[in-house]
Amino acid sequence: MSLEPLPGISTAEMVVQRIRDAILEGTLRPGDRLIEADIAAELGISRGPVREGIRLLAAEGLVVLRRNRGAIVASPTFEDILEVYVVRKGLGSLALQHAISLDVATAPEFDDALVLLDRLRDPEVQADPLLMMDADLAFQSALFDLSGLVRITSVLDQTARDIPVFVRVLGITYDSVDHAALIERHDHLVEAIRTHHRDAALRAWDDHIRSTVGEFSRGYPDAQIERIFDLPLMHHILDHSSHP
Amino acid sequence: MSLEPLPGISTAEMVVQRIRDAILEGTLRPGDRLIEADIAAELGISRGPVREGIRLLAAEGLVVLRRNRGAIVASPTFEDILEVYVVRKGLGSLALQHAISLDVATAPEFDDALVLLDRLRDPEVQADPLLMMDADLAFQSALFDLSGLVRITSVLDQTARDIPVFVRVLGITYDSVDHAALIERHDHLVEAIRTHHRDAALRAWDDHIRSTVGEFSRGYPDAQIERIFDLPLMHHILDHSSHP
DNA sequence: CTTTCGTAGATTGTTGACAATCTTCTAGAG
DNA sequence: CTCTAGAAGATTGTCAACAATCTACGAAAG
Repeated sequence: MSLEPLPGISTAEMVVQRIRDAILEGTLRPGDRLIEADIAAELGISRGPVREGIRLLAAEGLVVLRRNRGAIVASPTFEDILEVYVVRKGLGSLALQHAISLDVATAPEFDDALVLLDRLRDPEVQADPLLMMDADLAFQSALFDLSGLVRITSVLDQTARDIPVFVRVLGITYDSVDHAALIERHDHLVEAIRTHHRDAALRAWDDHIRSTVGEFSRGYPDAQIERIFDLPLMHHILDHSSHP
Repeated sequence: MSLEPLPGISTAEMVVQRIRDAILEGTLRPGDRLIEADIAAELGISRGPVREGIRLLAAEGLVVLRRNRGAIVASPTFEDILEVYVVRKGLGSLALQHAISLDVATAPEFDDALVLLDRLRDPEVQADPLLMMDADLAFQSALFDLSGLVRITSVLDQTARDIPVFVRVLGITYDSVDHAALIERHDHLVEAIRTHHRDAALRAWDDHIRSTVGEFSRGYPDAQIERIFDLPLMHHILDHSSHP
């Protein structure tokens, strides 16, 4: 008999959650100062755990520390979120390749990923863009975990935590997301992993990144995107049927 | 007139350095417990900064934290160091690509990298394997910085800090390193960046990773390396003249 | 009017003490 | 003899107070 490892959130992690939520909610905005004493008083705890939580947020890149001058909420730019996707594209490819080279379709963790994928089909989830994004990222994270590459998955998970905040701060909207196409791409990816088709999996992953970046990049200059991303025709490959 | 940003090491960072040095020196060995009060007493400071330093080391992966049970020095495996090189191969490729797509050969930072490369030619540096490794990693870091991709370079820098410790802990020796060949590969890389030859740069980087991993992998089973790294014939491509 | 200097207030960095949790050792039951 | 229960010690988690540093404001000099 084996049970779950009993999560139990540390006080510092509670601070992280509260501050992250405050940023997501709009209560805290880029450039706002995070004053340890004030936050401690608000949460009814002492400065120690608050300080620790702020350091954790700094490691995540969500806040910026300045020696002896406190922390401020980071001001991510559009280039920052593009860089996050560059990282996910690169490290995600590596993780998927390694997952495929292992015999991973028979592992119980593979089924966990499938369950998470099914969440994307839930109409209730599809109705809320934030829920949809969380479910999507959770599914991807489960796939990456299959690789067993802990350093790579930890970097990927960090980017996954950043994305909702960046989206909120930059005012990105996902109005026109095609849920059916998203799920179809993920089905392709799952099938490619199951059948050990490495090239097909990498193509499916590439498709996903391209269409995601293409989705929220509407209105931003193509030239800037291509310089960071060097994927030609970012916007115009949303129908993933053609591969030049 | 502009001066350096005045480094000034924080107390927590001093703790990080001291513990890292202790691991490098062999005073601290994998599995050893890090007791906050003891370390604080030894350094003549209080537990606060020590605690903060230990958390920083945990974020780096050098120590493992267990809730309410303190921290122990991590026990990296051979697969861990291979994973580090997988990350460096992947993210390094991305950084170099982006550096080339910018017009980076004219930037003053490019000359800084060249100065660091010259350090590898110093006989005094070549005499000490540890100095050689540090100089090599510093040069690579300077190249990555040219990309301007801060998230990617920060992950790469983290792996660079891990490598000397892993090498020490795993008892890896670099006895038979061919310094001339190493420098020649780096010269190729620099020249490819200068002349905007993207494919040549990526090939030079791939060469470097292959021969480095091949170097310290002697004696380890090829099968395991290939599973993680899926680079065929890892050991046998040390003469980088042939490209299949 | 602009700039420099100095002081008061605010905020972080550090410390030692207390509370909560874990580990170890011993005594006793089975 | 083995296993369990409990107490003592060790260690981490948290707290409030103090010291060091920075920021902002205003006065004085140019």
